[in-house]
Amino acid sequence: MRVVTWNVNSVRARLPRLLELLGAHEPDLVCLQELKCAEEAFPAEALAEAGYTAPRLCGGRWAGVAVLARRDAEVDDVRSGLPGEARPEEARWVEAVVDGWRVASVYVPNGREPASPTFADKLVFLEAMRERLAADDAPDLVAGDLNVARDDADVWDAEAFVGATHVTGEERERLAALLDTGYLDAYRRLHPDEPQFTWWDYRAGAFPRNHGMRIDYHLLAERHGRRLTACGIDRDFRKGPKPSDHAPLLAELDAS
DNA sequence: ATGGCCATTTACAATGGA
Repeated sequence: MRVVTWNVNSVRARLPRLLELLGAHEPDLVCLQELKCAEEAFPAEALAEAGYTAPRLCGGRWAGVAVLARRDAEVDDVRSGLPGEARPEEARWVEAVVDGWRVASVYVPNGREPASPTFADKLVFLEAMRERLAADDAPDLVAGDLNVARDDADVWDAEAFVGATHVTGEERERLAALLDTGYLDAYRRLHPDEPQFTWWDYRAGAFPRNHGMRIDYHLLAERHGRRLTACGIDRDFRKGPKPSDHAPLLAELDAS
């Protein structure tokens, strides 16, 4: 099984690149974040023509999340929203059972500045995620943009982030607490010493300089850990026409 | 050395992103 997570920064603006990704990688599941469109504007027909159904939660002009599944997959128990989150109208969590696998697509709030109210909402969101991941019916896989760099190795220059969000102890402690409920960080599990990023600012030539951060994750339930055979970032989708500022993160899972 | 972007909105400036 091939699973992708990708913050597309507008599913409509990124539709050509998304269709390119579906054709290039033929994934079984794609967790999307930052749809940035209203429900009526979601490109469901184009995705259906590409062979995918898309349980989703649209939030209007911001956020929005989806789980793309193959048209012939069995999709059950779609749940929108994360119990306990501060602002459910922001559309940051959707999960579904696809062929028996419970998968969640998540877009954690950015937080902007550590002293801001949105930062407090971000911490609440991460705490609510921990509750969800500790539940009896917790997802097999949680994939998305967590907006936290797990370690200093996950940013291009730790000194450049002093005082900034994404690297604070408060955020990292809560990310660690997610993993402690019984999940592994798929990329880091398979590549313990290889710095790689999933996001690069559009500005300042950040991508060619590789000034990035690793903030997108596949969190896989530990009980499935031995199925994980590959995990990598396709940087080609950060290049070319109209790229997202995030690159897709791919994982390969054996059937059993 | 510094700074450089992009997407959205009943748009033409402001907001959010990270």
